Amino acid sequence: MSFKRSFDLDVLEAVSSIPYGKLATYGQIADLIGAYGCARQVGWSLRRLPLPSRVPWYRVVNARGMISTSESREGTDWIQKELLIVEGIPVDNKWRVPLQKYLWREGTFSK
DNA sequence: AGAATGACGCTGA
DNA sequence: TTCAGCGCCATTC
Repeated sequence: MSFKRSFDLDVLEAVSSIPYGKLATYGQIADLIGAYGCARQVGWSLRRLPLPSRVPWYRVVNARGMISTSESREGTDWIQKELLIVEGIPVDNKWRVPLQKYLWREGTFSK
């Protein structure tokens, strides 16, 4: 099974670490699991993620602070938008979110 | 093994 | 600030 891949597990673990009401980018997650430059692979792991999931995958957006819409998602992008709004994060009509305002700071101390 | 794909990122125009 | 192009790297055919 694909889930046996440690990479997927690391991604899910990192994503699960995102606090409520915060956002993270694919590149940030990749870097967090020690796979800098593998932002696309993070997207793959989330893409194959089954919907009834306890993982807050919807808190992950691209570096542009925009929800990555795609044909392959069959509307999951819309679900992501709804979930973000529920957490208090406004989503623009162009699928953009105030990333710099809600960006998750791993260190938290604004370093 | 080689080529194509993709829920990305960064630089330049 | 928005748009287009090139680079990364694991997965899939």
